Amino acid sequence: MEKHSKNTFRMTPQRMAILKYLEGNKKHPSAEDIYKAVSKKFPTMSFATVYNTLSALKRRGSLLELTIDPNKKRFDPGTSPHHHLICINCKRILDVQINYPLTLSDSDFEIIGNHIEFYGICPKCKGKQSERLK
Amino acid sequence: MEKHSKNTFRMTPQRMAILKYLEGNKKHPSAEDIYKAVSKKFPTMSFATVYNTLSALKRRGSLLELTIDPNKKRFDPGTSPHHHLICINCKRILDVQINYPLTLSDSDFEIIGNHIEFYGICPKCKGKQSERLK
DNA sequence: CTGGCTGCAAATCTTTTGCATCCTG
DNA sequence: CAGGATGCAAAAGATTTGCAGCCAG
Repeated sequence: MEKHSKNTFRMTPQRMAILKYLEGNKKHPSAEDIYKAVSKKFPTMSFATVYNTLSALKRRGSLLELTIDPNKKRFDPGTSPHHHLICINCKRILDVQINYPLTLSDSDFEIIGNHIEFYGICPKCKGKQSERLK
Repeated sequence: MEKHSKNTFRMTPQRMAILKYLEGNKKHPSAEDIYKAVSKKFPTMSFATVYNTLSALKRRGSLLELTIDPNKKRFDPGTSPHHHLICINCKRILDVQINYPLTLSDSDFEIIGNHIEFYGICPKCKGKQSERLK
């Protein structure tokens, strides 16, 4: 099940490009977003490399895998703990840097963390409410 | 993009079996869980029927699609709004019926709702901490 | 040099879709 | 009896994996 035993992170040109794309990126991109963006500089870039790099970054804790989008995973290079605000129409995801003191006492669980998802409609989608199917 | 125009829900033996399986179910089953369980009574049951029924239930608002599990969608027949507590090891999901008054004022978004995910390690997994890879 | 990384393709897994047939309302 | 539902198979997406060759440390 686990494949990588070492925690070494070998730097390559491809990885540098991926890191550069992710640095300060607030768009919560999907693997495909990353692939497309980095492919411009590396036309031979493969998905395997993207996924490989992403899982290495996850393992190092420098990347968060978001399960907010039902259709695909999104990635968040944000380091500090924060929450998210999601537009249910266009799937845009914004960071919420507010700290909420949430407790959950009556539980045998060993609580490690929490994550709040706020759902709503973003300003841009509020206008064109017409196409609100799905 | 939208396929079903009517909101009619036609009852069939298969759907009755699915509804019976979901009623009061606190396991947050995946489509495959449902398929397997209901297949016992309907050996010819197909995934198409499961997904069809699930999306019809979603459309009616009597079912929630959880995006908590990175690997697949989970479904929650719970009606009242609640939050979730997830074991990061075995993926077990428990309901959290506590009400947290969360506000998010400074936003142009039209907030519709929120959902809190608590992460932790469940009692059963706390013992066998050995296999804590991934 | 060595073991991790890359690229490509094939494989997996989940979910969706097309279609002929069936059956609920 | 019309239109939604079923079952089967194929398709579509996203992610993973196998493998030979490459290259960073």
